[in-house]
Amino acid sequence: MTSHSIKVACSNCNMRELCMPMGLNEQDLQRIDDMIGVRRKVKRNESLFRNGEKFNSLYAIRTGFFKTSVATEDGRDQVTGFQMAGEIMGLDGIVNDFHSCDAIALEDAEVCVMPFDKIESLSREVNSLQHHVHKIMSREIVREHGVMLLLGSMRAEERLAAFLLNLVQRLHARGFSQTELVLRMTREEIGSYLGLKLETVSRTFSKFVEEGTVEVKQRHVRILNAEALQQLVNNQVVCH
Amino acid sequence: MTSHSIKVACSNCNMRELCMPMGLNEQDLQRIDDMIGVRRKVKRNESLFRNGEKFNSLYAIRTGFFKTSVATEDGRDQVTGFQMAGEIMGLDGIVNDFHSCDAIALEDAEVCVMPFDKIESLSREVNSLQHHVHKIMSREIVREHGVMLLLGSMRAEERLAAFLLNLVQRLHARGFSQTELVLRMTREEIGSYLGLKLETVSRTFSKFVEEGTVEVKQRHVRILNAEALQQLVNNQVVCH
DNA sequence: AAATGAAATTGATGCAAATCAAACCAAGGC
DNA sequence: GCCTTGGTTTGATTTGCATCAATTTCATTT
Repeated sequence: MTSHSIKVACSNCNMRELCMPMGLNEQDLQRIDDMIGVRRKVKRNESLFRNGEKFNSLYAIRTGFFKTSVATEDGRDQVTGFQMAGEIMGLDGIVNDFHSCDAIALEDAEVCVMPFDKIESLSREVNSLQHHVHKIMSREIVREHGVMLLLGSMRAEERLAAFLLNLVQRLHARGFSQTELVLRMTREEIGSYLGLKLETVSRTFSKFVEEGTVEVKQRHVRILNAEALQQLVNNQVVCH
Repeated sequence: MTSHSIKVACSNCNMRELCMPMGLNEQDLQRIDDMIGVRRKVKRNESLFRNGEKFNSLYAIRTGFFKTSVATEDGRDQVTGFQMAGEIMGLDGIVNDFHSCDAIALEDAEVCVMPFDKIESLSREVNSLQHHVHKIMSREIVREHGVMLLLGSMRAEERLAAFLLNLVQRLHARGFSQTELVLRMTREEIGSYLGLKLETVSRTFSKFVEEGTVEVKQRHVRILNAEALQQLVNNQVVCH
């Protein structure tokens, strides 16, 4: 074990508490290191995979930020999610052996490539990995339920508030500030995710600023009153 | 093997081509019979499981029709899907060991109860079952992508058209008519699923009737021009 | 057959977000 | 320095759907 052998290894990845090896013990962790094929770098605006491409692997984000989106034949598209370090992408490809959405890097990124056949064979032997994979997929299903609730029954303000709170909460879990964040996506991409037009997103930001709920300077956002955002999401009247 | 032993058995279930045993060979099929714990009957308007209840099992629908829905603290709720014979419910419960949505029978129903720990242990031994479980979860993720696209970027007419085509296609796969269907849910439930108010759903039905696209008599719907519905979904101009 | 109630339809009006349009801003490139 | 470009903000107007409200239809019960 020489120093140059710092190869791909979950054991010394700083995302190990949030990513694939979450909750695995020492020896199981060794084994999933073997599962990681290679790392792959993806430049900003380039795709990790695209709709229609053959499915082979799941991807764990090491660094960087992604969006996933689906499209109709007639060119409309819908951002289905934003993914950050430690999160898993590619689950959509399992059903039909082809990806059914695009995954685009919103900033230079690096992912761990995990060939799915290896995941399956290994999770037959490592119970905790098997259950973890199931949990990851279930979590994605539950997350999407939340998005459906948002898209189906919330007003613009509520949607944006929910979006900001969700982002900042996930960033906080990764050691970032609870109140400050830099948006990696454009107003248009936020709008697509939230079922709004970019102008509406911009106006809603401005409204939050007027009310003193947040500070916005381009893509830099500082949350001044998380409470107020939370009350918006819960549809409660804010008294001031 | 006496005649009275026609117990719970996938081998002689007429949903076996669409349900859990799909694609399994003879001997593997025997094994998943053991996995099915019991059957359970659920009366119309009663719940199979509810938000907050302990998660133990997945459920395969034998007969009947369900809706699943999520709710916010403030009482708004969103129908996340309608499920029919051969489809699997309960995947939401895996992440947190508690269900995060309600599953309500829209007509008297019967489900096969599949304890999840048994599914996991068996799918460690039966590769095809393991992969099938993964596909079922992935399919649900992809389905929800479609709903997000619908909720995020389609107009009322397009949503209802997509909804009808999806329903009739799934019914057709189960041997029912391609053109005729009986809605098991109210206008309000359709509206909740599609992010519309019940009045809008009703008006949109009426519009389709005016245009001669469908025939509607309460919950009985006959599709007269599936092509037109498809063109609506694809946002193409219909020439007549 | 009449009475009741849940669900569905239809009409009139209001409003939140989309659309159209213009101006503005920051970051690079020449 | 100026110009270009992609992204953002703001204003004026339109529109699709929600809301409010009144009937109508159908299924059940009495």
